[in-house]
Amino acid sequence: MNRASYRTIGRLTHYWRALRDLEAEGQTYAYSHLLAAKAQVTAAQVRRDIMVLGYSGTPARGYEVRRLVECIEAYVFPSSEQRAAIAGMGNIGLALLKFFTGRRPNLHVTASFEADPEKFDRLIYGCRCYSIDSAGEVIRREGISVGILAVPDAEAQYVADVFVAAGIRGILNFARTPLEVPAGVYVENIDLAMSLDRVAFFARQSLKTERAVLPAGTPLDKASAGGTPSDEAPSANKESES
Amino acid sequence: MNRASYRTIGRLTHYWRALRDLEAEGQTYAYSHLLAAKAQVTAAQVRRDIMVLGYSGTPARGYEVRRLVECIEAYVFPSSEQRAAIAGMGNIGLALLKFFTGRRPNLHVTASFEADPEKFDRLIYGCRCYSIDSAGEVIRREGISVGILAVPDAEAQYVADVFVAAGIRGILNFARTPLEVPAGVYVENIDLAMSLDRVAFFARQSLKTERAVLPAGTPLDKASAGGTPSDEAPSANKESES
DNA sequence: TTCGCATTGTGATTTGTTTCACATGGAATG
DNA sequence: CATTCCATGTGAAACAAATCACAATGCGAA
Ligand SMILES: NC(=O)c1ccc[n+]([C@@H]2O[C@H](COP(=O)([O-])OP(=O)(O)OC[C@H]3O[C@@H](n4cnc5c(N)ncnc54)[C@H](O)[C@@H]3O)[C@@H](O)[C@H]2O)c1
Ligand SMILES: NC(=O)c1ccc[n+]([C@@H]2O[C@H](COP(=O)([O-])OP(=O)(O)OC[C@H]3O[C@@H](n4cnc5c(N)ncnc54)[C@H](O)[C@@H]3O)[C@@H](O)[C@H]2O)c1
Repeated sequence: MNRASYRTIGRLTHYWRALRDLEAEGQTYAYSHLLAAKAQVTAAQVRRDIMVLGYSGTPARGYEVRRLVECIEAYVFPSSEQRAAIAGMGNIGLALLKFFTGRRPNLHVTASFEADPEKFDRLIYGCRCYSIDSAGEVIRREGISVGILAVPDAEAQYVADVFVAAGIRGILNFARTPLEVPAGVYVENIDLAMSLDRVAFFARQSLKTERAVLPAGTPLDKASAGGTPSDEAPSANKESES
Repeated sequence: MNRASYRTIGRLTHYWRALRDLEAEGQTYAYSHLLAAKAQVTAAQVRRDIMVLGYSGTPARGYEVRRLVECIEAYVFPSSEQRAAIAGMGNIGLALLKFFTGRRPNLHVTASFEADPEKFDRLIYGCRCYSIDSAGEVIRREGISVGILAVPDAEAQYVADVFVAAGIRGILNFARTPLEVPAGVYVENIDLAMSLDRVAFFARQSLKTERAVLPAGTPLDKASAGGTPSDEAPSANKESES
């Protein structure tokens, strides 16, 4: 039972969602196959990931849905109130706040920070907006451990420094600035411009190889394995190889 | 000069951004070291990535900034107009449309699709909003090859099917539904809820190990390598090992 | 009760990616 | 002109992650 990797943590949340659905349907047991299909990975991958939980299913029955849900929750979700803050109430900042509000039982966005005085002291989706200048104080007072960065690129490092100095240990960064943070602070970068570039790139490639390989407008056959769960190599799968 | 991997494409866009900055500063040459520092990767990684471009720098001078910029553009960016569409003009859909508009020379969001009749036929950020029912027709007519999915989870597969049937070959998917698409269609999933869970997880872990390892409120030292460029293992780096 | 079978858990293997390490070579210096 | 320095390009090694393959297991049918 060794430590879970970055990717395993991500997949566990996918299994969790699938299991919740199964539970809602009244299923009490599930095989690795089924979870694999729902999360678009292999069955072996599912079993490996579940190993880190220390929970075992039984052959012939598979995994007990309720128990597995509980194990994943105990492993990846906070067991007691954990707080987050968002800096930058612009386009994505607002969308994220709205989206994340009330989504996880023990994970709450309890503060937002702005540089624009227009927005100070207002309640946005039930969450108080403070001046970025008081961020250190608020973060410490409320015990916030997670920070979401939705400020302009040029401000990102500055706000990250404020966050880290105040005790934040995990940052979800939407700015396209690679952040410098002390060892031990976890940063996950989400670079949407890059993602779009990449999708456009592989879309072009797909068009190119299609034209090169197929005689005419051959219809694409529905071979489920085509997609590319974020974080993997593109489906360079040869198409309809018949 | 073998094919570029998913991750190489992503990093190339980072080098590109760094190079543009250098160019703006008047630099005409750059070493792999420098690019590595700016993109938070190793110098060897930079050289490896650049290999796929077929461009060579010179020892003692490094890479010619202008030429390298051009090579990256020629390799990863569209050489002629490429079009994209967004489905779902809700929270993120709107933020994305605004953000992506006019950002890349040859990549344009030229249409958006909605199910809500309130939004039909309006111009949003200069982009026409159509009924999802006419998506097939519009996509074919305009030659759109990239689709962005910002619709509710339950609608994602349906819209993806419409997209694919109309000829879209790359999808940026914000819904948390794993999509089934034919082989050859590239899908990049962005699961923000998962990312937040993960950041929260590693933030908790960081707090835990800190408490376990450090005697008291030892200050974190600014060791630049601490962060975690998305897509990698968390900085399980031992902290201040003195 | 026994057998057959489908499924789990995991060692071994493969696959893919990053890093190392060094031969190569251009530029500057004396 | 020779020598020194440093950075590049790349084969080889190291590493990480996913997959394979199979022994172990327990259920249900006979
Ligand atoms: N909107 C998108 O879809 C999108 C997509 C990809 C990346 N991004 C990135 O996200 C970041 C924000 O994007 P946006 O579109 O929401 O921008 P935006 O301009 O709409 O919002 C930025 C907000 O941050 C506030 N702000 C500025 N400096 C601040 C500071 N020091 N402290 C606190 N708040 C501060 C501004 O007042 C503004 O409200 C940018 O780095 C951008 O590159 C946005
Ligand atoms: N908002 C966020 O920050 C955020 C974060 C993570 C994930 N997501 C995901 O993104 C998706 C959309 O989120 P949102 O917050 O923008 O939701 P939203 O409800 O604000 O927007 C969805 C939009 O899609 C439209 N729509 C519904 N069915 C459609 C169809 N068949 N064709 C075209 N348009 C249709 C709706 O009219 C609505 O305008 C969801 O899957 C959500 O899980 C959103």
